[in-house]
Amino acid sequence: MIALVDGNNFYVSCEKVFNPALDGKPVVVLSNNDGCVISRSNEAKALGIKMGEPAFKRKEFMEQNNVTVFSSNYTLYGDLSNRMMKTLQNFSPNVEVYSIDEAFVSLEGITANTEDYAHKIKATIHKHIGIPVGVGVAETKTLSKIANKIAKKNNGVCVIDSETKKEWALRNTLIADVWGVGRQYAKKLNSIGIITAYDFTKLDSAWIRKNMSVVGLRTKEELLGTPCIAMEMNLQPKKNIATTRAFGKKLSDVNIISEAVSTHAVRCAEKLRRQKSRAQYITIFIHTDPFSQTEKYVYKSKTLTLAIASNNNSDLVKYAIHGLKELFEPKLLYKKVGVIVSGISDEMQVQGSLFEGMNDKKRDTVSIITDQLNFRFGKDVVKLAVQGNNPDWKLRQEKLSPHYTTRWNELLKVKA
DNA sequence: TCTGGGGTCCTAGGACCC
DNA sequence: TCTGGGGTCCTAGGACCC
Repeated sequence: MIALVDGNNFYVSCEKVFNPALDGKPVVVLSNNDGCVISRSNEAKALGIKMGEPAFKRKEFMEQNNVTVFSSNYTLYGDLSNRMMKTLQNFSPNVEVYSIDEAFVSLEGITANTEDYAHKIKATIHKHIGIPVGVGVAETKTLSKIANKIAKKNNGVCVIDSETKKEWALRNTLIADVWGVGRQYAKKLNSIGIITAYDFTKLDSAWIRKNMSVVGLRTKEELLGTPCIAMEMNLQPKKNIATTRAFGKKLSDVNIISEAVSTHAVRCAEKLRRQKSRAQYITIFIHTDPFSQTEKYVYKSKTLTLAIASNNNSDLVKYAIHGLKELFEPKLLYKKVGVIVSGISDEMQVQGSLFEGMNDKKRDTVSIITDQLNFRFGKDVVKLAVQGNNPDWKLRQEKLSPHYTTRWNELLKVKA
C-alpha cells in the first residue's frame, strides 16, 4: 500500500503556524510579485476566492471581508516542507518527496493496522510541524491520490483496501479530478460520456492508447489497482532548470534588464551546483506585458550553446548577457525575463572543447566560495558587478511574513 | 496600476544513416 | 518501366503535474 500525505492549503497553513490567531479566518497567499492567489484557507475558499485569480481584481472584496493577505515566503514554506518530509521518514524508509507539500510513503513491510498508522502520521505531522495534512492510502499512486481527496472531505484519513471501497471511490470521483487527467482530456472524455473515474476504467484500452497515449493507459491500470508508476525515492537531478521573474514594473532600459538577467543566470548556476551538474545550453527569453491593451505583445527567445558545459557564475552570466543583447529591442516596455539551462550532465563528466581546453578550475573555485559566503551571510552578499542594485526589476512583496525559521533576526519573539 | 514560476513525459514528423 | 526495408536522432508541440 502507498500513502499520499498532502498538506492542507499548504502555504496558508505555514503562515498560520506562526499566526495562530488566523485560525478560522479567511487567509490567502499570493504568487510572486503579489500577482495571483495561489493558496487559500477554507474560509477564503468559502468566500468564493478562486485559485489563480489576479489579486488586484479582488483587492476591494478581500478588504471588505477582512481577508488576511500574504506575499509568498518560499524560504519559510521550503523549510517547513523539509521538516515535514523528515518527520515522514520516521514512518517508512521509502518516502518519495513529490512536491513541496506532498509525499508518497510506501507502507510496504508495515505491520500495524493501516487506518491507525495513517492517523498516527497525520497526528505526528500536526504535532511536530503544526501543519494539518490529509492521508490517503491505496494500492497505487493514482488511487492514493483519490483516497487523499476523499480524506480531506472526511476526518483527514481514507484507506481504500477492498474492492467495494475502490468501486465506491471510483464511482464518486469525477474523471476530471483524476491525477493525470487534465482539462483537455477531461473535455474529450466527457464528450464521449465518460464522467466518473469508474466510467474510465470501463473504457476500451485501444481508444485510450490512441487518444491519450501510454500515459492514459497507465492511469486506467492504476485505477484498476495495477501499479504502473513506481516509487522514486532518490531525488533525480533536474533536466532543465529555470529562473524567471516578472519585473516589479515595466522596463525598457537594457542595463537594468541586464541586472535581472545576470541575477537569474547566477540563480541557475547555484541550482546547477547544488545538484552537482553542468549545463551545455542556456536559453534567454524576454517578453512584454501579455495583458496590455495598448502595446503589442512581443516574446523572443534565444538558445546559446556553451563552448564547455559549465555551472559557474561568470560563464553563465556572460552567455546570458550576450543572448539578451541579441534579443533586446529598444523602445519596448518589457515585463519579464527568464533564463533556462539545459543539456545537463554530471559535474564530474565534462567534455572538453577542442579549442578552449578544459574548464577553468579557478573560476569554479570562485563560484564555490561565493556560495559559501552567501549561504553564511545572506543571498547576494557577494555578487558580480553586473548584477547591480537597481530596485526596479525586483519583485513586489508588500505582505511578506518574517523568515521565522531561517534568519536569526526574524525569530518569533515570545513573552512569558 | 495591478495577471506566478517552476517542472515532466510522449508523439509525430523530418532529417539523416546503412 | 521498375524505386525497399530497416534504423536513429532531434525538435516542436501538446498534454500533464505542483
